[in-house]
Amino acid sequence: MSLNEAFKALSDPTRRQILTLLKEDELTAGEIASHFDMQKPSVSHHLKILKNASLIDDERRGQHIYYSLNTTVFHELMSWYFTFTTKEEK
Amino acid sequence: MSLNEAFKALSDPTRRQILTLLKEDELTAGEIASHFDMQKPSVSHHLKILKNASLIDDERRGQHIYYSLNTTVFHELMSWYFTFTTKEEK
DNA sequence: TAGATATTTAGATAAATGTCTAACTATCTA
DNA sequence: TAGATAGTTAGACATTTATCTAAATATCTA
Repeated sequence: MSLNEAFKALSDPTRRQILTLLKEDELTAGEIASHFDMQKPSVSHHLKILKNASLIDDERRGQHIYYSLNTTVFHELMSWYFTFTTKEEK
Repeated sequence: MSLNEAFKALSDPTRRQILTLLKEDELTAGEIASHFDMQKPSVSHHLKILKNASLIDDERRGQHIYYSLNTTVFHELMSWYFTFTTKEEK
């Protein structure tokens, strides 16, 4: 597993907005789509990219598919950034 | 200034590698280019994108242009990630 | 000031990306 | 089981992106 997919996934504003929505609570694909001025297949495409990057999880319950944050990769990304903000001493 | 440029800049592996190189110390454009199997104009293009995202600074000294990390935006990005890794209580 | 070195800018091109519509799959319910 | 609802997949298309070569700009030095 590489962070490369995560960095690419995070480069799109719509996808970051989806993640922000999921911070509050899990949401169905339709609920997520309703927040955007965009067709459902486009949102579905973004969800797929976020899922491939392991930034979100999905779970079908009946007719709905619920999406939720997977914070594991967020922690890994934090670690990556941390190495840049910490000044090393010689 | 928006983080959007920074997120896009960080989506490319070459650019992240450039940042990693600059973690150690400032480098000239030529020194940076020598680390990649890529023509100089391509590296120059990546440097421009990193600079527009305020992730790096540049400074000419004679014939050379020195590039160095600007950690301000890294801190802002860390803050962004932090809101995802911190579980809020109701 | 001419030539060498360092770097960027300009313009072309192929590949990747985001969006759309149409069609398909899955589930529920009357 | 037929129709409705939720969501994805497929395929087309326009835009963006990463790379290249050639040319331009900036600085140094003999």
